[in-house]
Amino acid sequence: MPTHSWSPPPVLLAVDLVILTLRGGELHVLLVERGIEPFAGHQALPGGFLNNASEDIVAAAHRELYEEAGLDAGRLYLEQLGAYGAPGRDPRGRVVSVAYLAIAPGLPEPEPGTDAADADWAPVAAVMCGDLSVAFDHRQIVADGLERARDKLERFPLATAFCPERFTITDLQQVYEAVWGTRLDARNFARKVHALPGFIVAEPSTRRMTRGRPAQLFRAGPNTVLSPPLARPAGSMTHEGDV
Amino acid sequence: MPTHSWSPPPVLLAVDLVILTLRGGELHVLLVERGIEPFAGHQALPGGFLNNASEDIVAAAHRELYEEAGLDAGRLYLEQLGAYGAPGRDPRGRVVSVAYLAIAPGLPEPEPGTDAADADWAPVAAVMCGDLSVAFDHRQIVADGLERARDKLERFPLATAFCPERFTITDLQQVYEAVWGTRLDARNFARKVHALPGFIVAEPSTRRMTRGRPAQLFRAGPNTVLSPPLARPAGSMTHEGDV
DNA sequence: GAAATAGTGTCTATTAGACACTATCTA
DNA sequence: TAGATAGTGTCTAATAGACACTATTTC
Repeated sequence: MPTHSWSPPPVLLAVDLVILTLRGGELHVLLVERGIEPFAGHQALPGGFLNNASEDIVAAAHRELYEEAGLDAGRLYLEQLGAYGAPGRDPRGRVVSVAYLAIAPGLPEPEPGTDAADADWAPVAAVMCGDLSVAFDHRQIVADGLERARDKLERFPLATAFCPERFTITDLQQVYEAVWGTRLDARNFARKVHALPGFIVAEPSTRRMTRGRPAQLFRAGPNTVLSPPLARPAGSMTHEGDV
Repeated sequence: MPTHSWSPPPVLLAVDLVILTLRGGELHVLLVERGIEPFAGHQALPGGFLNNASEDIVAAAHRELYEEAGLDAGRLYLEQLGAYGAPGRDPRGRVVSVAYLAIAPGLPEPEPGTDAADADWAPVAAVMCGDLSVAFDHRQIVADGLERARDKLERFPLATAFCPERFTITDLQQVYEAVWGTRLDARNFARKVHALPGFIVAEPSTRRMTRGRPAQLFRAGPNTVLSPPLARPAGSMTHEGDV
């Protein structure tokens, strides 16, 4: 029972970003090489402390997104994953980090000349299987971000956030295949995607490939929810709940 | 750009609990009457500050659950909803609250003699429509908790957490109807629930009603995921993502 | 015309939703 | 036996998944 003069313990608040993108048909996450202790020289998610006591948390996430990845919050999807604050997670003291999931269209390389000592895309699979180790509890955060992305892909037009402004049906299908780790039938996929009202809208233009028939271009439609959901095949299921 | 001697601003960390239960076929949330400023005398979610700098956040949630609602973490479902930390949300300073969703089986009354000046179940609908006002940003937190519960009900055996250890099919159906705010066909519901492997398992016993045929009792099965999901009718859809 | 990619149509098996009756108990 | 609740079966429409061909481009 707290005494009359008791006051709550202060903590330090940080943000961390799981920035997912698609490169060469494979899902990648942005990692930076830490310049300072702890874990100097190790790979970690981009992020950092709140700048000042009145900075909004999601604003801090946008700031770090820009500072460490050079990404502007234009067509970007950004959503809170949750708070990570286990007592021993940061040797500097009690640090609680609010993690955000960000989805970026396929980008050639992260911007140079930024805060981080080095920033590069890493295959999500390498982080998840442990081939690539990351600082703090960031592996868990990546796992949660991946799971969130997989879930939301079914019911929300999240997949278009992985694509450039104008994209083809095949581009979109590759997003689903990469995130879910499955193969989809192109005919059934196109049928369902076209049937979903407000998911994608056709552009007047087409995209020419080096070979083959040019593809119709689309852009993201106005709807914010996919109904009925695009069910993923019953293989790629996981669970993240705790009882 | 931070200077060399810059140090991050400290914040105060709190937990808040959205404790949902079912009373008389209606979804209720536990509210307490605040004993201290700010918002003294107003209704609010149970919660409070971290006890000390080394207390785990989810442990603090469990502690508050017990202190303010007398609920032990037995068959209880508890899951993090997210962090709420808008700069102006608490007049005492920069307070970041980590919200948790808890699901409790139908209970007669909250335990008396606890920390809160008064604790009582309030209909979720009254909070959501504004008939009952709550302190801080707690209305938003309740909304997010409700939405999370609605979503998870489809794919996870969450509904059993609303029920006592042994329950009937009708009990279970009423959970879905109350949380989704829809009516379901009892025949189709029973068929689907029975077909889902590991969702519910039959007990040898039955429950006698004051009138009518006794009902078969079940308990929660071993499975942690419902496949295929129990789709809710296409009416009760909402969106909580931000782009 | 050969190679590559885009785009579409059909058939079938499964599933979801509407629907009504029988069973078992109490008063 | 009347009232109340539990429990089940069938028909039909919609959906999902398997599957193959035509169309348009470059070289």
